[in-house]
Amino acid sequence: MVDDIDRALLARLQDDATQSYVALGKAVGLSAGAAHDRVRKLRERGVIRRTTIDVDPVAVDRGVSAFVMVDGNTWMGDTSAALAAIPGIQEAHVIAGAASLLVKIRTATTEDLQAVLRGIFDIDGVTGTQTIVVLETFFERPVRVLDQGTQPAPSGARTTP
Amino acid sequence: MVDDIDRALLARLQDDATQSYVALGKAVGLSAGAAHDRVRKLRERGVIRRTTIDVDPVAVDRGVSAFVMVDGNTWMGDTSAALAAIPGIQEAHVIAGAASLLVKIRTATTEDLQAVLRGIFDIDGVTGTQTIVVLETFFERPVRVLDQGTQPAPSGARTTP
DNA sequence: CGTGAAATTAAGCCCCT
DNA sequence: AGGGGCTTAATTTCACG
Repeated sequence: MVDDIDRALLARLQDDATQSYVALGKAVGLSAGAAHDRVRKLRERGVIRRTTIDVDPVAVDRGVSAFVMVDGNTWMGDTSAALAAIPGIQEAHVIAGAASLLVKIRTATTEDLQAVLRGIFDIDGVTGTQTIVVLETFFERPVRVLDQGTQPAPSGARTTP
Repeated sequence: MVDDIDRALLARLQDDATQSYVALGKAVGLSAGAAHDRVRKLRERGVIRRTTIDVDPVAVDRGVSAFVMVDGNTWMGDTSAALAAIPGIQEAHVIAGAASLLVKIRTATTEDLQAVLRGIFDIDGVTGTQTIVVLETFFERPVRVLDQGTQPAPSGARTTP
């Protein structure tokens, strides 16, 4: 379930989802139809959740990033929905350790960041927060689908030229 | 630079980048050609960095997530490249606060997580790490391009039908 | 708006089980 | 024998000048 060819297709599509199925098939040693079939099945199975665009955060006024550790009883009400209702929040995770939640935020300004923090504080069960402001982002990249224990083909799959 | 129509286009494409320019144009009150033009310019300007797919991490053996606070002199050598060379690392940020770096990790198992942590420790200047394991992810979503101080059009922008 | 390319569907073949 | 996956071919839609 998700073999090496699927992984190769996923990696190619992560890099550029606009390329044709002809190019995609050629890259993994398949016909366009077969490549199309595999991609369709990957979508149906939910392996590919959606095809989307990567937007530059700065260009759309989201240049300020921060992480917030949230303390409190977050088992109670629907904390997930409460967090999701705040637009500036990009990610929310339940964590093991000192705090109980870790939240990733993106806003235009530090003032907007303040507003988001107030919003978090107003959620039922939240007793405290600790904010980590991002000064510079080295990189943010998609989930790696190759190099998983198995050796990746070094220079492209060569099957039937 | 990036007006309301552009934002609407970006939002639509974030949700589904496979839709046709006909549908895209109709959604924002533009002809297919005009929509195509705008999207092309957004790509050229780097606002749209790339078109990609969202892959289910569990399906490709990346079910374990963790955040790591890294201590040390990370101004020295090329810390960014050293971190990028470790496949399990998805994000790396320079932060303000107790630690100097915050790193997001995705691996198949906790053993692989251990290996990544060892890799981080081996980087020049790193003196310590503190790991936060994710128990459950509420959500991870793309950067919001709407609702930015300005009121979003409630039912689609209507310009020139 | 037209042209040409690409997505998508259908039919048939081969291989593996 | 059966089924899944690939190829080839035909149709329709869409990208793009």
